[in-house]
Amino acid sequence: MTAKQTEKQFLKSYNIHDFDVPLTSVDMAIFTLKDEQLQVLLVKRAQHPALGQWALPGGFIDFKKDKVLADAARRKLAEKTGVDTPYLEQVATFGGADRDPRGWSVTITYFALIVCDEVELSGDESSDDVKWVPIKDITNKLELAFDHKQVLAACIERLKNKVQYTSLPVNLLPEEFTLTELQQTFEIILDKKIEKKSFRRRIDDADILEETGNMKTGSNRPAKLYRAKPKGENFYFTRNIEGPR
Amino acid sequence: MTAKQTEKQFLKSYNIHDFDVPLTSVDMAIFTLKDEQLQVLLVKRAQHPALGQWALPGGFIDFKKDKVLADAARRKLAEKTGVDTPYLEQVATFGGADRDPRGWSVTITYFALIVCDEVELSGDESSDDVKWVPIKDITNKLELAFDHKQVLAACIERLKNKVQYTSLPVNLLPEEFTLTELQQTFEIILDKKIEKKSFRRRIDDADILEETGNMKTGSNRPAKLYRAKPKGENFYFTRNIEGPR
DNA sequence: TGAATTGGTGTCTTTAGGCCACTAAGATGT
DNA sequence: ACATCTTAGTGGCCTAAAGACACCAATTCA
Repeated sequence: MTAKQTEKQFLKSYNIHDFDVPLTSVDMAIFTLKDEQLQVLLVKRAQHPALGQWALPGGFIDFKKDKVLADAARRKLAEKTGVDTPYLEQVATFGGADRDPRGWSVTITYFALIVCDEVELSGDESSDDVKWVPIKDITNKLELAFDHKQVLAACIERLKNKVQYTSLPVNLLPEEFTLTELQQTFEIILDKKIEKKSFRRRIDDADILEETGNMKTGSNRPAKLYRAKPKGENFYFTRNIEGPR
Repeated sequence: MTAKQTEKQFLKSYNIHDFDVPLTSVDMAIFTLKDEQLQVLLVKRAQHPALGQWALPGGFIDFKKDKVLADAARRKLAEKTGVDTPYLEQVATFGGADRDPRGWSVTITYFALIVCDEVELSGDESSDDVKWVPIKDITNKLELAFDHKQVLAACIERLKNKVQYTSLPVNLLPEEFTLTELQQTFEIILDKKIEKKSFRRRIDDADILEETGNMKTGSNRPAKLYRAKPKGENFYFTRNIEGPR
């Protein structure tokens, strides 16, 4: 019995392959703003199972390269997009006996927000194609591998919810941006109009941006350019954004 | 190469033990209200590793009994407490190379809210002791196995956050309760006083409770007893509870 | 029977967001 | 050159929901 062993003896004789273990992977919804739409990156599976089907990018934990879970997510993100400092957030973990034909499986799901023009898409051995899909096109028609539609739905829901009471959309914009651009980003994600004055007052009171001193010109009156204040962290409002009554 | 196989052939030759797989478990913070305090259930580990140390209850997925992840959490909860209809919510998944001496490991963490007097504590083979600990006593002095202190901290943080904008505390009370009892539950979790009228207005506007018709007597003026309205789901306020200014 | 205690309400203030009209400054067309 | 259009940005009033606090109501207990 275990009670008589020391921990050292126990560990010496321990072999994980003596046990039932679920297949464990990390998948992610990588969001970006492109053509004035919120889009998500999908990859075409280059391997069994679900070969040839579109899926969320993801893969297995690399015991050598990944020290913690988020490392695996960041590694996958960098492999697919070349981006290495995204906003990254764990959304949920899905697991079950039937979601993957290989057996009991678990997927830890993250979402990332990245700036579109920092991306260099790269197919690699594990996927022979990669594409951006507007989330408006994630409908019943579109099929995804495994339970990825449900997984993606959870990511989209989390993003939309959080945009109601945080400053998350800042992470979808380049270093410098105008308040109108920021407002449009909120509007695109929430899929509703926001009143200009209310929006600007809200952002102003939060004190999360600073003027860069530069102006964006070209469209009639020039607009002040802002950047996120260095402290950086995501701001939490105490009240949800409401939109028109 | 995989590309030439059918999926059927691939699955036939697939053996998960040919791969690096992390140790995957489900752990949970089981919260209850006891002696006017928020308390969490800890178990003393009866097996290696970390034998004899206090830890969050948890265990491995049982491929036979568990169809999906939450089943494993519910099963563990029932084993320890006998409670089978808790409020259950997934909090986060922690994974890393160093958190368990057996190797790369992953734990999917849930928290549960249960009513204290529905509990029948039961030690079983995997733990020779079980106890309730007030979360105020979860300090630097207290040691927990693995990274469970961090895990528990995440659960407590999630609970506290969510209580600011939901009706979660209803799940810590028995079927019938007074508004004062509900308010006290909020106050205990948030660790601050709430103004009575504001609180009652908020609950009333949310329209989530109904009078049972019974009264609670014994302490001076009798108080109306309420129950959660049948639709049940957790209510989301659009604004955080604020407490004294 | 009256003070103490706990349940429950009326109503004023404060806060943050909605609404909408207005000014500011550059682009465009004749 | 100058009127008009468009987008940037602000002033100011209104409203919803929460805080503050005084007050009334119903019971226990001395």
